[in-house]
Amino acid sequence: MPRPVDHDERRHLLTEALLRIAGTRGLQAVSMREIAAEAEVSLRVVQYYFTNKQALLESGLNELGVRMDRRVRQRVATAAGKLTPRGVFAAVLGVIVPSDEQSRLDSMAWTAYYTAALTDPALAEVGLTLPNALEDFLTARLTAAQEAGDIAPDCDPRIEVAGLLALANGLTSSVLSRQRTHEAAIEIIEYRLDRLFGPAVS
Amino acid sequence: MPRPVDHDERRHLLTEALLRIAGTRGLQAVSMREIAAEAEVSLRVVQYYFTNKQALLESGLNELGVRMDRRVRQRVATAAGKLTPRGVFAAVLGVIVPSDEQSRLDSMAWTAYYTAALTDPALAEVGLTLPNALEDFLTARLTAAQEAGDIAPDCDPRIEVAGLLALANGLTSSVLSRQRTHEAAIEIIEYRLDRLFGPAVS
DNA sequence: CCAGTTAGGATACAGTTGTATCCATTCAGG
DNA sequence: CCTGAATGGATACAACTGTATCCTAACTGG
Repeated sequence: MPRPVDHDERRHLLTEALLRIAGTRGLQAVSMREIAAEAEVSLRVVQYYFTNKQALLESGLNELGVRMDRRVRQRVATAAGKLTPRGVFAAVLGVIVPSDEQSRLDSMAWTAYYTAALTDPALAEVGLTLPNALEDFLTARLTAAQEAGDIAPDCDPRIEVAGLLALANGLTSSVLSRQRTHEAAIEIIEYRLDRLFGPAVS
Repeated sequence: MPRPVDHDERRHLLTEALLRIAGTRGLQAVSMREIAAEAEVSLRVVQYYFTNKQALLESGLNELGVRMDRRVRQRVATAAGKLTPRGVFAAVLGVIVPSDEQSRLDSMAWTAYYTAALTDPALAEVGLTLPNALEDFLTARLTAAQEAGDIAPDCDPRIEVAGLLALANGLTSSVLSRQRTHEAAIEIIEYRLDRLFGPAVS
C-alpha cells in the first residue's frame, strides 16, 4: 500500500471542509467537487472515504453536535464551581447564541441543516432529539431551583424553560442575519434571567 | 395574438406554484421545470413571464410579505375595537407563529428564504427591513403603554419587544419541526404577556 | 523480492439545471 | 384579408451534479 493513512483523520478533514462550505456559502453550495477543492484533494478521495453524499452530510451533522457539546463542557469547566442555577442557564443559553467567528460559522451550518431537515425526513429526527433532551434537562434544573426557593413559586418551570430556549434560538437567528450583535443578544438573555432569578446575584 | 392574457394574473399563478413547492419540498427543490409542472404549464410559459429564476425568487419573497401583511390586517380587523396594548401584541405575535396549514406552508417557505438569504447577499436586505420595522413599531407601542401605566415602570420596552419577537421566532421554529404544537406555542406567549401586562385582562 | 492490497488520479456517464433559439399558432389593426 | 405582433410548444445547449469504472503507483507481509 502507499503511505498508510489514518482514515478517521481523513474523514474528519473532509467533514471540516464540508462545514466550512456550509457555513459560508450554504448547504446548497456543498457538492462532492466543492468539498474536494476546499480540502485540496481530488474528487476521488472524497468518494474513497465516504460512500455517499448522504454519509458525508450525516458526518457533518454529527460533527456539529460534537462541537456544540464541546463548547458547553468548556463553558461549564471555565466557570467551575459557580454552578448556581442561574449560572447553568447563562452557560447553556450563552453557548446557543453565536459569539466568535467560529461559532457563527457553526450556527450558520446548523441553521442550514435545520432548514433542510424541515423538508427532508432523513435528517428530521436528529434535529429533534437534541433540543428535547436540553429542554428536559433544564426543566429538571429549574424545578429543583423552584423547590429550593431560588425562583418565584408561581412560575411554571416547563414554560419558562421552553420560553428561554425559544428566545435563545430566535436571538441566534437575528445575530446570524446581523440584525443584532452578540452582545445585544446576551443583554436580552441576562435581562430575562434577572427577571426570573431576581436581580443579578452573579 | 392568441387569446390575450393577464400577465399579472399569470405571474401570480406561477408565484403561488413556486411557494407551494418551497413550502413543501424546500427551496432547493424549486426549479423552472418543477414550477411549470406544479402550475401545469410548459417550461416556456415560466420563461415567458419571468426573465430570470432570480426574478421568480424575488416575486416569491414579495408574495410572502404580502401574505404576512394581509394576515396581520385581518387579525386586527377581526378583533376590532379591543386595541388594548396587550391585544396588539397578542395579535402580532400570534400571526408570526403558524396556526393553520396555509400559514405553516408560508412559514416553511419563509424559513427557507431566510436561510438562503444568510448566504446570498442578493436577498439579505429584504429579510432585514421587515423585522426591524416591526420591532420599532412594537417598541413605540410598549413605550406608550408604559407611560400610561399599563406595564411596570422598571421594564425596558426595547428589550422586552426584542425578546418577545425573538421568542415568537424561536417558537415558530419549534412548531415547524413539530417539536411543539401551535397551541403550546401560544400558551408560552400568553404566559409571557401575562407577566408583562399583569394577569390576563383579556 | 514479489504478490496483493491500499490509496488515489483520470475519465466517463446519465440526469438535472438555467437559459436560448426556432418555430407554429392565434388574433387585432390597417 | 393579411401582415405582424403576442403567446407558447419543442428542442437544444453547456454547465453542473452524484456516482461508477479503469488504471497506476506505493508499500507490506510472506
